[in-house]
Amino acid sequence: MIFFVMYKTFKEYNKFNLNQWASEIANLWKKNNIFEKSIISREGRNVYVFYEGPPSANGYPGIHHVMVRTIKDVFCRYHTLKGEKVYRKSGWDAHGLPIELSVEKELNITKEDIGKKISVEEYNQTCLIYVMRYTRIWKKFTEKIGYWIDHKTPYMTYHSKYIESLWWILKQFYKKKLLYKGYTVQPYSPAAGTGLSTHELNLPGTYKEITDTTIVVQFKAIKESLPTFFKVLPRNVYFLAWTTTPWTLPSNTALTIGPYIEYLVIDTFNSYSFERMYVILAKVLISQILSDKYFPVSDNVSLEVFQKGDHKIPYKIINTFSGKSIVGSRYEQLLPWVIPSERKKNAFKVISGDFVTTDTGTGLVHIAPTFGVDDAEVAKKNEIPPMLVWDSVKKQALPLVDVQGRFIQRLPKPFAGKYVRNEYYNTEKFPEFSVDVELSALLQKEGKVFKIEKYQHYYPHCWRTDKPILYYPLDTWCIKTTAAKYDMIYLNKNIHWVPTSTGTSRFNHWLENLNDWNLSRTRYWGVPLPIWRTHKEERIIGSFEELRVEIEKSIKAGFMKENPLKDFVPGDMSNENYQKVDVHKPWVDDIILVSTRGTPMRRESDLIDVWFDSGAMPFAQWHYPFENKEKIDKGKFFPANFIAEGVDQTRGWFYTLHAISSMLLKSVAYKNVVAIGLVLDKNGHKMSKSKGNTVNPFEVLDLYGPDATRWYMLSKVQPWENLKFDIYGIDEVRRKFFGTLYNTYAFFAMYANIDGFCYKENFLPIEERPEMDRWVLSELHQLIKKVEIYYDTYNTTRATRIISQFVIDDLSNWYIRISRRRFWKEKYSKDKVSAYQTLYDCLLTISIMSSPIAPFFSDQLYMNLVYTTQKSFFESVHLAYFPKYDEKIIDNRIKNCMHLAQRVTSIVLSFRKKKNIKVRQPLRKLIIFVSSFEKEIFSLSEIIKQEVNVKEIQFLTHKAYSKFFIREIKPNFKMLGPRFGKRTRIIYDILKKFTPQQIDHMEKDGHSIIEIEGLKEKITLKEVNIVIKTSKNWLIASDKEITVVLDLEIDNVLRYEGIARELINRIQNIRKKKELGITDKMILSIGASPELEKVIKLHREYICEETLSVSLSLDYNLGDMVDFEGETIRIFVKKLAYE
RNA sequence: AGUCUCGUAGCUUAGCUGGUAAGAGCACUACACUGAUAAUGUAGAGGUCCGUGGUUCAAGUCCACGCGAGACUACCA
Repeated sequence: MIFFVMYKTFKEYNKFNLNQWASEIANLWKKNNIFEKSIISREGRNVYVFYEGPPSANGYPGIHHVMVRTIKDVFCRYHTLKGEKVYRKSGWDAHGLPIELSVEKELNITKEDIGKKISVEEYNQTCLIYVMRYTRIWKKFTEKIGYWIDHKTPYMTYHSKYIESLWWILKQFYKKKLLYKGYTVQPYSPAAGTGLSTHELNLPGTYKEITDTTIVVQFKAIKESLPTFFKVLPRNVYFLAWTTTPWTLPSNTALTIGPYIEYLVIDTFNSYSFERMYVILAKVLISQILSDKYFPVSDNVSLEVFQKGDHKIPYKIINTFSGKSIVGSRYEQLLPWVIPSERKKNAFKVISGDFVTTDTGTGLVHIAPTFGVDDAEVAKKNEIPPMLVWDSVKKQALPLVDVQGRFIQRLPKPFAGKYVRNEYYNTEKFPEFSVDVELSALLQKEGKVFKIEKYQHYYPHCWRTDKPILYYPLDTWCIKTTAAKYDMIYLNKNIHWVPTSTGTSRFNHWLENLNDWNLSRTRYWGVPLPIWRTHKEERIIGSFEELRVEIEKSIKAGFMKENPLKDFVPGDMSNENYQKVDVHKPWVDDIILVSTRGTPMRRESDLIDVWFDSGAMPFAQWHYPFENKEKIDKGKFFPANFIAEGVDQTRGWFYTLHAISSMLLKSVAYKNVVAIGLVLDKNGHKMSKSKGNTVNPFEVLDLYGPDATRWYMLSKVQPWENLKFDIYGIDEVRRKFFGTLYNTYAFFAMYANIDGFCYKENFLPIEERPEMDRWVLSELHQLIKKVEIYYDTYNTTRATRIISQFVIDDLSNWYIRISRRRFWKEKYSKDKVSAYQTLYDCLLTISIMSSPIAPFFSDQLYMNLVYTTQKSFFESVHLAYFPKYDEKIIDNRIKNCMHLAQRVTSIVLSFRKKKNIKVRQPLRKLIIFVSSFEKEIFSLSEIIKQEVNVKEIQFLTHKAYSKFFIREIKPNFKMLGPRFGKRTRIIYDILKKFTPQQIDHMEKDGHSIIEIEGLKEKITLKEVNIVIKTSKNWLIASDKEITVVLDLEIDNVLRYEGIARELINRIQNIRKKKELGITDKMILSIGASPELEKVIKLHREYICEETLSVSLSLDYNLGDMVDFEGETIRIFVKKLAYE
């Protein structure tokens, strides 16, 4: 049994405080478990699955998190309103480099110190404590912004259960042959001694412009391997290749050409050694390579007569051929210092690669498989060996550069032991000439250089050491995502992306250019790879149970003394049981398994990329498949209906989710995804700590409260657009939308309480209500219809704007303004009940529709309304259901008429302004010309009368008074354009010059014949619009099809009434000043000039009625002195004491 | 460097499938209205719709190129 607080009257407030409302509501939610109820109450309904992208708990939340979390919250709440069950589990990304680095900074240690100054165990413990600290802050933040998510049973990526699921998934991949160990080239920082993730490479400021020494190198072709044509050439043939990293040249093992690129053989000279020779390069690059120093010739003579010292070198094109034809050709090793340890015979070949372009360089790409990602790939495909040499000490083949970034000792002087980039030397100790320069000089001396120049380009730098990174071959475990590429592309077509372009372009493009996923991370705080290996055998562990069994075998073999998992009970899914296991480093490294041959197997020491952690959350959050199997298998919690994160997650979480689900189950992981735009500062710059333009979300929330902040963010831009965050905008939202809505409620509450309205009366049929009510209800239902569409299409901007427009313009500034008297003046009549019911329904509907975005405010509003009427209500707005619109209530005729009335009002008010006649001064007559009559317009004339203060309104058609107005013809281009084509312009000119008589005739005949270019053309009335031109005369004004004429003559009767109303206004002000209650009666006395006395006598009753005066006397000795129309009068007011 | 998104008044923006002197809000100025108003109304000022070409009878809207901003991707040698 639930007990609710019931209110006898509608709650009224002295002051409006959004913040206070929010904190009160937050407490109520907690106290009454509203969030839990919002899920339980939907038991048995459709399930709407939402996945929470786990935030990395390594720092304070920023203002953009408000945006992201609000959007997630909005759609979950919306779907709850629609009656769906929206369970959402929170989650935390507890592992990963960012956390490790923060901890290192806090402890003031580096990676190298781990295991030395601090034990791995202690280190990981510190990471865990660090994470816990921030999850607390995040929870507080989440509550503060009103983001509803289940914090009681969050998924944590470091939990044993979570890790077990990850291991299981990896094992599945292994079984599917999607997991392999490979020697792959990775970004690597020699200075830091560690590989870098793509995430790290994309930190701001990583790519810097640097200037490198680049050379175009000559690789001497082995003629016999070339096509027959070359064999007859009398001199040496060279392949030209360009490189920005000369230090990779000793590691060269191949050259790549584009198979469909056209190449040339050219007869010319080397510009340094003046050797006459043949060079091969791409046709389109000839002008870039053979620039300034060279000039083309077509005869042999110029070549023959050339001698050293001539300032220009001749060249002659000998032949053209396509890249394909030289594939397989061989060349002499450029720097024959060492040879590859394997497959030597395959080295120094020309191969084909589709990545070769002719934008820069020579069209031939130098390949060093050890130091380039593309290089390694193309070499592998073509069975070209990498330049690795056998190290007898380490007993393995190593590249020519060591892990510190130095050339190995095996190379000749002066290169041996030198850092390949000068940046790697400490401070001032670097040599005068870098390896690049020295090597270029050497090659030049040997006549192997065609050209040397400086080149500026962007190159990634290690964000920790600020030094250029190296691409270096590392031993890593990879997931063969490329094998699932087409599945992923296909499955992506079933995902609804918001905005579409992110999915169809950006994400799809990314999928089409997929690389395998490098899983290995040489770190400490993360999920260990569950792989044990010998040289010949490897075993992957997919569960703790399996590990326990394997350890038992190992104990038998004598490799381990006892089973650290002995207390773990297989099959017992209790948390207590799982708390007995913590497989993090270093624990897991102590486990030695036994191979089938009886030899020890040791664990691969790396961790898994954290992105794998979060990408596996659909499964791991449920400890799948060990528990909750049906949640996934029966599709109850998979795939998600909805996820949302920042656009930056497209290649991050959105991708890892997609990849894992595609490979594991050939299914999408989510059906709808919103890629949320970024939050920039108010000038459109990215927020960053270094720029100092970040915004503290806690401060913003303290200042303006969550509702205004949320509303502001979602109304300013579409969820997927970048938001330029300006705190002033929140204040504006608070003032305008929330202020107005509050005032509307306050107005309602005040009068409803006076009249004792509690919605006890039966619901009045719409057709029995006055036009004004029918109009606002029509607008309301149209609003419901649109808002629903906008929510369904994730268009929060449109939704908020249209709600706000309804509240401010329609409800507050028009409906209430016009209807004020109905609430104030009359007795408790049917009309009044209609007004109350109408306003109540509007407010109630607004509270529900805006509740997803402004959850606190709208709940307070909702409760204030329903707890008093006790009519079909729920404990909270968040347990209510989205309103249903009624097409029958939407009335376009009344809408149009009201629009007309509003326009007329606007025109008349502008007349008054121009003539400086106050609205309080009544005027006699208003004539409105309309093109056609609508019944409703007559009933609305009362509204216009009241609003613009005129005594009489007359409606007439245009035709009746046409002779008084200047009329003009406007062509209907949509009809004339297609008919006349180029002649449209001429017709326009002719029609513009039509005289009033011609227009009259046309109107009478229904058409007009005009002559263009000698041809007679019939223009019908449908093809033009006849409009009344705005007259300069202040009396008349028109707005599109309506025209308004105002009688400005003020006689004494009108003038006196005006004065009376003016007087009432002053008296009301005094009442207010003297703090009389709104219903207090009073005694009134006025002292004024004889003329004013005459007015007072004439309008005595009116004045008394309006000011609730029981008596009105004329006395010049009492009351306040008030300036009134140039004279000083006295007004005395005394509250009547009640019994 | 490539890919994607975007560019409308000082600021934030609306402008549907091209239809003809470009609409709002904020801020500014002046005046008004108000017994719900931290609101509102009226008027004023403020625009080469980023630029240049093109398609079309007609371009803010479509196309191409350029410029600028942002994101993503990237040692493409």
